[in-house]
Formats: sequence, structure tokens, C-alpha cells
Amino acid sequence: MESWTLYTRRFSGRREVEKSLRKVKAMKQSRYEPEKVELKWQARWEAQGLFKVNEDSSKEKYYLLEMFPYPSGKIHMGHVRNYTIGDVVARYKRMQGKNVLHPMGWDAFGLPAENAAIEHGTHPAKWTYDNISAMKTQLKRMGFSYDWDRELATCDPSYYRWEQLFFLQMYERGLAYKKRTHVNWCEKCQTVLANEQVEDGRCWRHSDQEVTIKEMDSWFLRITHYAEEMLEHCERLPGWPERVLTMQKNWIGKSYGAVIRFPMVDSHETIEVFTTRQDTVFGATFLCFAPEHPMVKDMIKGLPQESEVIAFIERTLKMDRFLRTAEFTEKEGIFSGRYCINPLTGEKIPIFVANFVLFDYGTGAIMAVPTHDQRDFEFARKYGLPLRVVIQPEGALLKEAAMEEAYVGDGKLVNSGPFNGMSNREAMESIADYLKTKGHGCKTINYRLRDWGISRQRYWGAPIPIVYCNKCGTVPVPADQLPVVLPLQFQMRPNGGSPLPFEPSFYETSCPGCGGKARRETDTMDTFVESSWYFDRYACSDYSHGPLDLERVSYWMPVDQYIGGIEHAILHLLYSRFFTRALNDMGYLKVREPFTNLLTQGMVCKEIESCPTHGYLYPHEVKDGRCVKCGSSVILGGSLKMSKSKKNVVDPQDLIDKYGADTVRMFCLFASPPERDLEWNDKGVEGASRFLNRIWRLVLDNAGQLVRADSRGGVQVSEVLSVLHRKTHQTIKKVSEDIENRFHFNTAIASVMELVNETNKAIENRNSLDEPDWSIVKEAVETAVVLLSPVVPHICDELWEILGHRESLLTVPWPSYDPAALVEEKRLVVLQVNGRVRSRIEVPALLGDDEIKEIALADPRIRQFIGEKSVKKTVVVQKKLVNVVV
RNA sequence: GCGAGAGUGGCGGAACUGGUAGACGCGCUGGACUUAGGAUCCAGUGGCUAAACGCUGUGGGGGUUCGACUCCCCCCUCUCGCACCA
Repeated sequence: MESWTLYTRRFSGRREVEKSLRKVKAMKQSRYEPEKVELKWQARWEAQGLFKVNEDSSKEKYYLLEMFPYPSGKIHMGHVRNYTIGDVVARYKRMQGKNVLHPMGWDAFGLPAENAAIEHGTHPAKWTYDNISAMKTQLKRMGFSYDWDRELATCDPSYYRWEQLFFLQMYERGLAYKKRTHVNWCEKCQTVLANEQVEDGRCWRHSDQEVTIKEMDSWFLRITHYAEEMLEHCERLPGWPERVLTMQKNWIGKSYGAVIRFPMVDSHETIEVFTTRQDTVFGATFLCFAPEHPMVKDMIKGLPQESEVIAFIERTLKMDRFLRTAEFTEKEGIFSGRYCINPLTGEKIPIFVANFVLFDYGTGAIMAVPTHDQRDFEFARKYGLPLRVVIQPEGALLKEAAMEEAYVGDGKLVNSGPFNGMSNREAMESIADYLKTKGHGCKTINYRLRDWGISRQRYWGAPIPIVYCNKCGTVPVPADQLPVVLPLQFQMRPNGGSPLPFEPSFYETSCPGCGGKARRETDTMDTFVESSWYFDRYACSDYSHGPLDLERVSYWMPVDQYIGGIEHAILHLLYSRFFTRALNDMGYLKVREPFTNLLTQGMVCKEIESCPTHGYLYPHEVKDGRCVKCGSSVILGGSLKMSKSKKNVVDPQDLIDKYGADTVRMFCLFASPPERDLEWNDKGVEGASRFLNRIWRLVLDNAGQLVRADSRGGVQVSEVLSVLHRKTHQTIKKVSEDIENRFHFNTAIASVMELVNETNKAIENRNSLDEPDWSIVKEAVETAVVLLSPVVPHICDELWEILGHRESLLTVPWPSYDPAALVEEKRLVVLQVNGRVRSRIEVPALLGDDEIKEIALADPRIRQFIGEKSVKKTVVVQKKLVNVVV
């Protein structure tokens, strides 16, 4: 109240009011208004078609790709970070003269569309296309330099028709096949999951949903055909992070061992087991089957144990797969009532069915050697099965009755007939050879990788182009009848199931072979199929004569730099590598590896806050460290990946509205190097905004002098300006190297900040600067603007224009530094005594090491620390440091 | 358990092949301008100390070296991936 009267009284005079108004008006004109600047340049870039790119054999190509998004509704911070990193590289490479392909599209099939359709009474297609349009607007608002002419959506028939063609050709080549199997079933998704999509026994997208086993007919892609090659080629991907390669190698899981055949008693059948320890075969005292194994049901038929065994199998299969095979789960099994013969000892040994044996791995049956395998040991002890030591360690004597755990180390063979006395390592080979000559088995290589099950009982996916005919059986849809269009007139079923099996207008068809009545396949493909080749299609997304225009694809592929989240380290990347090989074999591609360099960016994290009674809290629900609902003090839960459920998300749109896209881009890059997790910090965003305001003022406050000054004046200047000149070129060097060698944008930005700080210092007394001085300042300012332009392209283009240029910085060549400008006429040399800094001196740069040493030894502070002691040694480091050892 | 990565101020992070530890930013402190300041500018800011290029300091302990955040050995903690794979 009082201050208001004061205010009005003070400004009551007319002249004062007018004066202040003029001032405000002038201030407004030069104020940095991000939205205005950004919209202006986005419109201009678009009008000029600046981001469009064509194949040009005279230029070196650079294919930069970021993982395309699922159109979930709006972009999140993870997208912003991923795409900002990509955009900086794309713009940088372009300024370096490369022909850069930088496309964007939509991974548009998938479950959330179906769920949203049910929830909101809409159609998955409408929901998806609405989301695409909303997210596209947001991506454009961020100023990313995509060539939108190449945009694709995988749910469009013009995309998935080619995928259906690939499927047919894979079917012809035996790379796609159908089989009845035990599949992972997610009740929430109402569909099958691939092994890779099961995490800890739960659905990869429903962490609260346990995956169960169901028997079902499914289509598979024979990814195992390329297992060995994909494993070997891990060595040829030096541009991939080591940990991703390790995960891929582990997933393929190659192991060397042997298949051994155990003949059954009272039957002509033999049981095959896979083992990596054929050296212990003489110690195999029983045999175990996985409950799923089809042989079990046949061999127990009519036995007194039959019903008991079947009950055990059914009970075991109902259990959660993860729990059943978890390390801490007790080993359980049941005697089948049948026996087989250990082919090397000739002994009759019992056959069990056991919960811990995996049907998916090896042959689904194992020989059990309780003395030398911990699992078998536990099982044998529980069921009172015999033990026989066949490997004796050096310097100890194992006795079966006294053993408390299996001995899994090396040693000499005992109880092993002709192999007694041999080291178990040698016996690996010898026993394998022996098995082979006797016809009992052979050496083999086993992979953990299974074929890729792609059948999904879903609506919102690409139909599998197959028809079932009573007469002709399974018949592929002829290529000229593609696409099998996913009809859009159906609604989702209320329980979430696919309408396709219930819609005769879809599944009723005629057989392409005999013309008779036939039924279409109603399963659709796993959406990972679409993302396994979208990067190829970007090269020619308008091509309509086939899936890929070989000429254009060959120009662009492989992707030079792929950028995305670590969460795709196995699934998407492995499938893409498989598809690339298959398409190469089918003649569609000339490359065998899709991605030369891979950058996996870290997650965007933020501190979570929670209340003991109200759970996770949004920031606005916390006041002074207390929950606004109940007043309890809030618990800080550490920094975790942003997620809606933890209420720690930051909506990029809010930030764009408040600070502008450039600030958001800048903070994402400045907060941490890309491969590390990014810790969100609202104050840090303000810091980024502040810096942009500083550089804005630097240019606007000095616009007159800067525009008038000569570019690159080389005249002799004052001390402070020669430092600035050097700093300018040092910064060019630093920024170029940081981007080029390691994508460390945080340090690149930091060094431009230093340059700006230095420039501000140099013009502190701007009235004393003369013409040549201003040309040095101009060089510094322009360099800062150019170097920063890949990071914050809008403000830089605006400043560039203010500085008197016409073109967008995207078309300006990346600057190179002048090595001569880096040379310093003086150098700071650190003087140490016994490794401790005791003094610093400035010496002329031309001075030799010997002279520097002399000066150092004469330095009063150094003399003081040497004192009475004698100098033992003096180390001189190339004009940088002198260490005197006493 | 196995594999990979990481531990640096109050915080995010620098220090690239061993050579001034803490660039840059945030925060904080003091000051300037201002009716006001959550705007802007200036100065300071690892700890200890009255102060210093004095001591101390990069998870802990040892080692190599004239010199170690950096290399080697042992230990601790955290993150991620894999995990009964026969």
C-alpha cells in the first residue's frame, strides 16, 4: 500500500513517465523472446526446405538415426534427450559438408492403441494417427532437422505390405515356419510373448503380470540360422558399446559340448541329452526330463506311475516359469517308472521328470551327475539317488557319502573305465571321440538363442499373409495379392481380445491354390518385426515398386550412427541384425550389419518424493518438505527414471512453453554426457536459459560495432584481445574434438561458455576498443554463435542474422581453427619441489627446457624449499612443469 | 554367483596419452544497481587455519613413480545386465 503511493508519487511527472516508457520499449525490442525467435526460424527452415536431402554420389553420405518413437500421445523427456543428441550430430555433420540423412517416423502398431481404444471408445487407428499428428507438432516445435518427406508409419499398408512380402519370402526359404509349442502367454496382453519379451518371469510391458505357459500353434522366424554369424560379427562392431555386445553374446549363448544318446530299457527309443561335461558321463546315475518334453507322456503310458507323473507335470507347468526355474526354488521331480542305459557304464539308471530341467535349452533332457553338478547333487540327495565320483581333485580324496556339495573343478578321472587317470580336460575330447566311434553321441555346439516367435493374437498389427485350406493346408497369400489389409471397420472386443477371429468378413476367403473355401490366419505379427527394417525403408520411403530401392538403400545403408535407449540392447538390435542378414540373403540389401556405430543414451531421472500415507507425490504436493494432504514429512527416494507412476515426470511441453526449445535442448546436453543418466534439475534449466540470455545481450548490446567491424582482422592488438583471439581458436578445436570423438556436448558447451565469458571480459571497457579490437571481438562472438548452432539452432540463426548474415547457419561450413593462433607467446610453468606445487612462473614460449630449468632452480620460492638439501634430480615436462627432487 | 560400469565439493559434472584436482553450470555467501528483486552485474566459494602457492583432500588400504582421480594389488559401496543354460 505504502510502496504503491510512493511509486505513483514518484512517477507522477509526465516527463519521467514518458522517459521510462521509452526505456521499457527499447528494452522490449532487444529482449530475448524464445518463442518468437523459434517460430520464426522453424517457419523459415520449412519454407526453404532446408532439411530435405537427396542421394548425391559426389558427397560423402552420413546416415544418422535415432530410434523412432511409439506414438503414445506426447513426447517425453527421454525422446527430447535422444532426439536432441541426434540433432546436434546431424547438424554438425551437415555443417562439415556431409550429405546427412536424418529421418523420423512412427513405430505405430502395438498394444497401447488397443487399450486406449477400449478405454476411450475410439479406434486404434484414430488414436494412433491423432497421436502421430500431436507428437509431430511437438518434434517440429523442438526444431529437429528431420527430412519429413521420408516420414513413415508402420501401421500404414504401404509399409506393412512389404513386411508381408518379406514374410512370404522367408517362408519360401524356410526362414519362417509354423510349429506347435509351449509359448509364453501374457493374460493382460491376451497374447504370446517371445522369450526376449519375458523379464524375470513377467511380461516386459506389464511388470505385475506373470507369464504362463500355453500350448499353441505359432509362427517363427529362424533367427537361429544366423546365430553363429551374429555372434562372430560382434567382434566386427567396434563402434558399439562393449556392454551391448556382451548382452548380445550372452543372449546368443554359445556353448561347446556333446549330445549323448541313452538307450531306453524295454524300448527301441533312445534319449538324447546335451552336456558340456561329457568328461563326467561315467558318473551319470540318473536322467531327467523337462516336464514339457513330449517323450515323457509316451513312455509312461500304462505304467502304475502314469497318473502321478501327469499330475506332477501339470502342476509344474502351471507354475510361473521364472519361479519354477529360479535358483532358490527347491529342485523337485518324480520317478517316471522307466529306466535307460548309461551307454558307457552299461548300467541301468532311472529316468525322472524334474522341474529344474529346461525344455528350451539343449535337448530338454539331461544326464544327471550328482557328484559333479550342484543341481544334480541336490536332487539326488533329496530322492536318495546313487552318487559316484568320477573326478578326483589333486591333493584330496572325495568320498560320495561325505560330500556336502558337488565338486565342479578339475582333476583326474576315476571310475571311468579306459579313461581312468586321464585329466578331465583331456577326457573331454577323448570321451567325445569314443562316443562317436561307438555311435553313442558326438560333439556339438549349442545356442541358448531360440527362434523368434512372431504370432500375436492381436488386432493392431500386421496380418500374417497365410491362408488355411482344408484341402491344400497352409497356403501363403500370393505376392500379387498383397497387402492383406488390416480392416479398420472393426472395434476392439471389450475384454481386449482381437476381433479378427470373430469377423467372417476378414477370415473367410478362398484358397489361392484350389479356389475352395479357406480361412485366413487371424494372428498378426510381433511389432518388433516392423522396427527390424524401418531404417532401410527411410532410404526410399516413397518407393512403390518393391520394399526397397536397391540403389538408394545402397547409397545410405548402413546407418553410420544409431542413437537410442539401452533398453533395446537385446531385442530390437538383435532382431534388426537378423533382418538385415535375411534381407541381404534375399537380395534386398548389400549390407550385413545395419548399424556401424551405436550410442546408447542414459535415462532421464528425477528425485522421487513420497509421503508415508499418500505414496508418491507430485512436486506441487510438497510444501516445505511436508505432504500438503497430511503434513507428514516427505521422504526423498533418490533419483529414478522418470515415470508417471512415480510422479516424477517433467513434461517437455511445459518447459518449451516457459523457456523455449533451445533452452530445453541446451540443458539436456549440458547436464551430463549422453551415455550417462541425466539428473533432472529445474534450477539447471534456468541456468541454461540465463546463458542464452547472456549471449543474446552480448550480441545485441554490441550489434552496431560488431556489424561494422571487419571479420578476421589480423592486426596487432592488446594483450587481452590477443588472449581472446587465442581462446577463440582453442574453443573451435575443443568443441570440434568433443563432438567428433566422443559426443561430449557438455564439455563442448562449457568451453563456449568460457569463450563468451572471456569476450565479455574483453569488452568491459568497450569505449577504449578501436577498430581492429572489434574485429577480434567479432571473430569471438561469431565463432561462439556458429559453434553453438547445432545445440541451439534458433537463437543462433537469429543472432547470425543480427550480425548481418543472411543464410541459416546449417548451410555455413563448420569453422576450422588456425594452428598459428593457438601458439602462446608466454607459458605458465608450474614449479614443484618433490611433487608439490611451490611456485608458478610465466616464461616466453620460445624458451627451451634447459633454460626453464635454470630459471626454476633460481626461483626464490623454490630455493627456499630446497633449503640446505641437495638437488637429486630435476624433471622438466615440455614447457609445462618443473619438478625438483631433493 | 557371473559379467560390465561407476564411486571426485552442498549438487550436476570437468581433468582425453600419469604432470596446477574441482573447468563449466547450479546452489550458497557478500557487494553493486534498485521503491523492490526470484532480473542483471561484480567478488568469493573442497576442508582445516586469523591468513598464506601452510596442512589436508578424488570410497578405504597398500604399491609403482620425481609426480597418481588416472597404472597395479586387496577391500567396501552403488548401478546395470545375466542368472538352476546341464
